[in-house]
Amino acid sequence: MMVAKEHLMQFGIRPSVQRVAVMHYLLTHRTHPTVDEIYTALAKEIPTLSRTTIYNTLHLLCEHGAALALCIDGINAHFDGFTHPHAHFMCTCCGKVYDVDLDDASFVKRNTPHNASHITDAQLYYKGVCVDCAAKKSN
Amino acid sequence: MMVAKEHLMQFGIRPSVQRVAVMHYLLTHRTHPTVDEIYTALAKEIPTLSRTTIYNTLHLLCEHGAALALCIDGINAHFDGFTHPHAHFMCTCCGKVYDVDLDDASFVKRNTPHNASHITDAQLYYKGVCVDCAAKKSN
DNA sequence: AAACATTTTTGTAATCCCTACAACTAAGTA
DNA sequence: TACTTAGTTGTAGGGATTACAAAAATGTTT
Repeated sequence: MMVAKEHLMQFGIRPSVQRVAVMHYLLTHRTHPTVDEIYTALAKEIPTLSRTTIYNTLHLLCEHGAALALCIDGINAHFDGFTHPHAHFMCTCCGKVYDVDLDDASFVKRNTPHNASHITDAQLYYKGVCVDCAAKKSN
Repeated sequence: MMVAKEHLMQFGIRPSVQRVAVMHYLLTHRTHPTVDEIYTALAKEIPTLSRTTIYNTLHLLCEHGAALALCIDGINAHFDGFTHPHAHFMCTCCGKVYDVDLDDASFVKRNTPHNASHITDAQLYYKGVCVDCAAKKSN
């Protein structure tokens, strides 16, 4: 929890109990959780917790660069506490979102659109079927 | 319209009046329209048109590879009738979606996730402010 | 052509994610 | 303590999308 608190302060975010809990969850669960998954998990620790707080907090984290919002499917947003350059792969079968390392991190920056005044976000998304789901299907 | 019909048939899609109209709209409007934009435009030609048909048709086009669904924001899907490899840039100010050419089209394929059995889609999205909006703001 | 089967379209109802907003609570300041 | 600001909570509402069943159109067989 200490790490999460310091993490927030480094990004200029005042560490309330709820914010620390959300940040801590993101740092200890690299599963790219949805709002609901975070809410369900944290509601056990903080019984008075509201879904709106999760939404508010995640917006705040994204604004300050402490988290990343992934719009990989049109269903619901996924969030990532790790903001170093990397891509994501979503299995359309089980819904899991995996990290994808890039062999050339400069590629995304290099191809920045010419008609952009400034870029706030760049994301590379893959969709398909993961090996786990493919194995289950062939059984 | 002839082009759109043949285009559909090449992808194994039976060319109904509505499907041809949607495909034709995508091929003649490179604006990455939303369902609502397509519906509003085509309802003038086809007064009995239903929004559901637009949804159904776009799903069908995407399944057969005749169109691309862009989930660049969480608000609503945008569609692209041009399926050659390219990225997209959305201006968070005016909402327009622009095409972005890539200097190395092999990059995306090369970085395909290791734990993927097979990939059905790969998209690179940029978000920011376009030069038009930046110019308006500075006035 | 007629009868039948299949495909496609249509419209309504319902679902679900997310946001708006106002009241409540907690924290910081003088 | 009194006051001000910041943060949280819950409900209500908006808006994109889907489910579903009826209607219409198309294709097929006799």
